[in-house]
Amino acid sequence: MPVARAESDAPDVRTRILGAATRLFAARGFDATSLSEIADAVGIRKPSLLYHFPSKDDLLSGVLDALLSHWNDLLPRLLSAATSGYEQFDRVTVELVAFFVTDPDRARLLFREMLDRPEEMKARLLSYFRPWVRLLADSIAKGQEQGRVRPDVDAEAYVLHVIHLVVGGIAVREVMDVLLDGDRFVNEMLRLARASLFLSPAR
Amino acid sequence: MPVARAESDAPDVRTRILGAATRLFAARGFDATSLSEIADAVGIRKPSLLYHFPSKDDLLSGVLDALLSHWNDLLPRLLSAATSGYEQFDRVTVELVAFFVTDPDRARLLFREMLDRPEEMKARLLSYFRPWVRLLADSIAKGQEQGRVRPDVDAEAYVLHVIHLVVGGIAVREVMDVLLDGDRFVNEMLRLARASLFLSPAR
DNA sequence: CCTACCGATCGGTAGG
DNA sequence: CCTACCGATCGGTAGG
Repeated sequence: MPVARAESDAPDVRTRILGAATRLFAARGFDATSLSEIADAVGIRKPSLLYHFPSKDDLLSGVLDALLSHWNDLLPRLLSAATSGYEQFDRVTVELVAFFVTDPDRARLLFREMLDRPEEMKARLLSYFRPWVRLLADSIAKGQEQGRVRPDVDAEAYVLHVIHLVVGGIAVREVMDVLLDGDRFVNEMLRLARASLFLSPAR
Repeated sequence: MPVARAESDAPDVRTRILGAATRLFAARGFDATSLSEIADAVGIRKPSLLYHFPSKDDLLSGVLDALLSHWNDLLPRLLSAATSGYEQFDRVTVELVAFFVTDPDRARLLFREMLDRPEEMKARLLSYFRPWVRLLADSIAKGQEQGRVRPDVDAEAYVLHVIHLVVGGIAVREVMDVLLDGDRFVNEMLRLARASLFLSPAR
């Protein structure tokens, strides 16, 4: 007996619009992308798109909400799963890299938003990301007390740099990779984050 | 007796156009900036602007050429001035930071180009920057032989990361600084570059 | 979800 | 360096 279902089930039109918009906004930028292009990618007409998202700005909000809500789910699970203090941070870094390597469009879109709408991103950073930055900075400070993290690390500034290292790095990876083969760029990114955080094991 | 002068002397119109275009392209992006806005900023009309730069694309080329030719002058002098091997690289990093901190618009513009026209930037990286990246990577390798640079550094990948760390970092500095006071972001940027390159002094 | 259409703005040209 | 103007394309609406 088939389960009852109201109206939608397959890859929802609204979801397909968000996907196409994410891809095109990331590649060309918000202003350089027309609603017709997005509609074409989905296989509908522009006025149909505007039925689902009343304006281009509403569409951008939808795209950004989808991106950030993913982190809203992932981050708390990550932080509670990691038990020890300073290792917490390394796990988050690895997961951050994995998240954006899987879908570089997200990195490019986030970076574009920082450039295009700095005031909105500042507000988001203050209200949404600040608690997480504080939490991660605290776990780094704990590592410093235990003598396993370099004492000269500015914990909060370091966290912001790692976010930039990963988001910005993945955003421009394709360009940088013309001079490098394989995963050298991503591997060096992780080495850089770790080497500048932890004290050398011996020497 | 006043010196003879042909036609221009004061802040040249062409130069003022390039300045206004740099500022606006950096802040809003190429597509989101209209020729009228640039002309207004200079105090002339759009067709007059198009007399100096026949098309919007020509204007962008002019802006990028001016930016890169500045480096064309600065970099060789820097490299020949620095005598010792691995310290060369640290000097270039400090100078790179100074260059972009003075004028963050250049950083934002360069980063936007990497996002908007990746193929063109790849070509530029291959033909123009590759020799410098090689040279810097060699001086890092020399430091590794002398035992003063960490042996696990991937020299070429590291150089590209430092370029990104500085260019991208300065580009988003304004946003990141809402959570930090003073020069903490820039200071931590330099610490990160150094700590991930050099071996710890003692321990 | 569509066709048909709107005013505004874009990059660029004519002509002086 | 200007006024006047061009065709194309934009985001968005009317109406079904």
